[in-house]
Amino acid sequence: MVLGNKKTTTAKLRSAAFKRVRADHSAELAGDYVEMIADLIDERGEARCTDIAMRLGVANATVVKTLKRLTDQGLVTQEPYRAIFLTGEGWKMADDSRRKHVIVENFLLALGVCADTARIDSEGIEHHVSADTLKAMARFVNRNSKL
Amino acid sequence: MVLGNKKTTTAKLRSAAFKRVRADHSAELAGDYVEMIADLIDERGEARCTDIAMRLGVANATVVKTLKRLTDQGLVTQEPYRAIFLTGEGWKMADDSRRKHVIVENFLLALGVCADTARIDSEGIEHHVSADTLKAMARFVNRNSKL
DNA sequence: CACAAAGTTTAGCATAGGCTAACTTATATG
DNA sequence: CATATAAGTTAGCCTATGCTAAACTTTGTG
Repeated sequence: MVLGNKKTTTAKLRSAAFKRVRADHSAELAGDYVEMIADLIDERGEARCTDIAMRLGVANATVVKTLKRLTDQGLVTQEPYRAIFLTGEGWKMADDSRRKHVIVENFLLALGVCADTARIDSEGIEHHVSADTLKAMARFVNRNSKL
Repeated sequence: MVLGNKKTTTAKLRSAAFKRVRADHSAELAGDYVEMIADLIDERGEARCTDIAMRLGVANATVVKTLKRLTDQGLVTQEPYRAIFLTGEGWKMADDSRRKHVIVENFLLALGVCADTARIDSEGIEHHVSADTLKAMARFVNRNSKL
């Protein structure tokens, strides 16, 4: 069954990419939330439900439900009718996310994409960029945008 | 309410990015499926459920269910217990998807990312790349990889 | 040609992530 | 300080995407 095994191996390699994409998607929302909460805290001292809902463009109830999941995951803390805070874990993820976001966005700008597009595309791309690719992007930014 | 309006406008601009990401996600699966079906037809003359399931790394039943949706959307045709085909619309989407995929993957390679990573990351990134960014990537590939 | 293996479909379940409508709590102002 | 408005919550609904287990077709082989 040599050919059979080869086929299986190829299939596994192939499917790995899709598995990664699906995993990225589950992590994605959490990343967006904590990043946004961190931004709101930095900008105005606290993060409220309504602000998150507005910025994400979803209904308030959706935010409430998602925050419950994030609380269960240990990323966020909150008390009823009060503002939202990040746990240590949450801050770590938020900082990671922001760092990545900045690199991707600057990279797109350095590549010659216009500011609006860079902002929009980076939002989608940032969650699918591996450490290697991120490094390559950072390298490119350093070489190409400081002249 | 000048300030109020400004705030609203900013929020709308901001939320637009997230709305695009959510829209991309719904389109994403369809793109992956038709692209894969097209590849299978080209490679071996027909696309079977099982092959799709293997390559995507999901269960057979999941593929069946998704194909039903794609059939409803007019991208795919199939008869019970038979191979799967693409409609004209389906081919169009598949070709678009493949074109995009190739550009993104070659772009990552040109950027200096290793082959495995390029293959994996391109799978996630391709669905979040706007026409503008794609153009910039193609430009970069043309300048940097043919020497 | 009968039957086993391989492939396909159905049924039923779970979770994530959206929504609206109705309700509760907090707050700001007359 | 009473109450209207703003903010947060709950309940209940929907769709998309996954899964497993069981049933059904097709096909290749003895």
